[in-house]
Amino acid sequence: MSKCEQCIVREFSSLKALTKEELLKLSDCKTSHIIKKGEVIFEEGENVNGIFCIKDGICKLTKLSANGKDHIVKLVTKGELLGQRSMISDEPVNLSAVALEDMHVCFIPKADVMGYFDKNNQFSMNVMKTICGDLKEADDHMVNLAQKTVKERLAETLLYLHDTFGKNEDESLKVQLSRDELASIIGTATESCIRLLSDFKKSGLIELTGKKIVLKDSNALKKLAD
Amino acid sequence: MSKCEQCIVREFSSLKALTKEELLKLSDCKTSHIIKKGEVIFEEGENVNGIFCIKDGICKLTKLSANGKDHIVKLVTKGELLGQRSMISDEPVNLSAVALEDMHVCFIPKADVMGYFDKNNQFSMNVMKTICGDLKEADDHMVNLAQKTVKERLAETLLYLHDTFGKNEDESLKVQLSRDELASIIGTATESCIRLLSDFKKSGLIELTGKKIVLKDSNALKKLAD
DNA sequence: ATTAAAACATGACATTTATCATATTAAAGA
DNA sequence: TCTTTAATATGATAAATGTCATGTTTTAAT
Repeated sequence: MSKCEQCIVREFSSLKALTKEELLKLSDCKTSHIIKKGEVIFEEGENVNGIFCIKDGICKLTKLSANGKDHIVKLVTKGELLGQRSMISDEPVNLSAVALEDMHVCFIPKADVMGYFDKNNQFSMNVMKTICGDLKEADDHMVNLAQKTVKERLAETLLYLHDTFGKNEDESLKVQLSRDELASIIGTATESCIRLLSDFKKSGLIELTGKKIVLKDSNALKKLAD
Repeated sequence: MSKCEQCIVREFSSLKALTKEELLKLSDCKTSHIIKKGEVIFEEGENVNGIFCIKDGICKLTKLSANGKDHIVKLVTKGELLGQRSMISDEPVNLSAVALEDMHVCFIPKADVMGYFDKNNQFSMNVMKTICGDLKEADDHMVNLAQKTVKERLAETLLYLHDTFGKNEDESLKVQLSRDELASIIGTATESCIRLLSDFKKSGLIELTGKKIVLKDSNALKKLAD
């Protein structure tokens, strides 16, 4: 079992507040898991009873809408925690988590997390601040969905993916999403998404090579995104 | 100065966790305010440095979008607290709060709230659960905005207003919103909102008398809302 | 390597929604 | 009360977006 006190990603999550002793204890109660691309970490409605710490990889958090289509609420990557909201609310998770690439995650049982939560004030404060950040982000997202056009949302999302997850050596976006997934982030039909990507390509804003997307003119995209 | 320990709405907020002594101390540090309909409680970007406890009335939380239109993110009513997220994040508020009717609110300075927050575990847990609830609600809202039609969202919103804020003796919805405000909850143009309301009226789903809205066929509305 | 399935792409068209113009009504001030 | 302004309403039209059909390309499985 790998040791939490030596784990680099710990530094990027709320867990950074834990003491040496707490980290040692954490190493014993956590379980380590390899998740393959496309596999489900947990599903909407499930009782997770703990949180996941992402050591490596990216996953999407989705919610099934009334019309049967999945909507991608958020992308989460290494260093972040999953399932905090549901743990605190003491409710089933309201979102599903699915790996977008191979992942390495650690599961920490609820009882243990709640122990640190009660005893380590800085830790609970960190968790709370993260959730508050998520809420603010959700508010922003909501307003965008309500007020911006699909084109604006696509431009904004491409920039977001670039700025948040970076690019490969060939300049293409690191997160590789299917057109369908991209559409379900911006909240539109897959065909509309594909069409707009083609338009962006024709206008020289982006370059498309299979699933790979390269941003050629970020400034123009920024203007489009408003 | 009225006494917090005798305030009924306290029972409905996170403050219910406070002890008798804490409530006595609270009475001394809080300030009481009457806010007239249409007045601003705080504005996006402001440093509020405390939280508001709503003793009476309803207000809207809005966010200005890039195109200059306000979007109503949430309605908040008596018994609820305002400004928790910003207090915990230690950031300016990301939403504006405007009274939809005459209100009575109490302001509690940040330093005092944080005092209870640190010492009273149940209180901080309550606040956290509220924020988690808001986040879950925001996720739901997001998916609705992304996937449902304007008609579905209008039907859903009318039902929400009915179920959450109730009705007057004449059966009309208690919260009286302008067409413009209703439109900025569901995320559409004012004209579209007005048109759909007229349609609903013609179909016998609702009754319109000036600003007053009466739900005549909730079941049909539920079907429409999906 | 071949085949089947899934993802991507694009045209044609229908539907939804926004915008602009213009009445009408209601509310607020002088 | 009168007058002015804001809110509501509706038509006409344009623009945005969704849906269906169909073909192509890519991916995955045998």
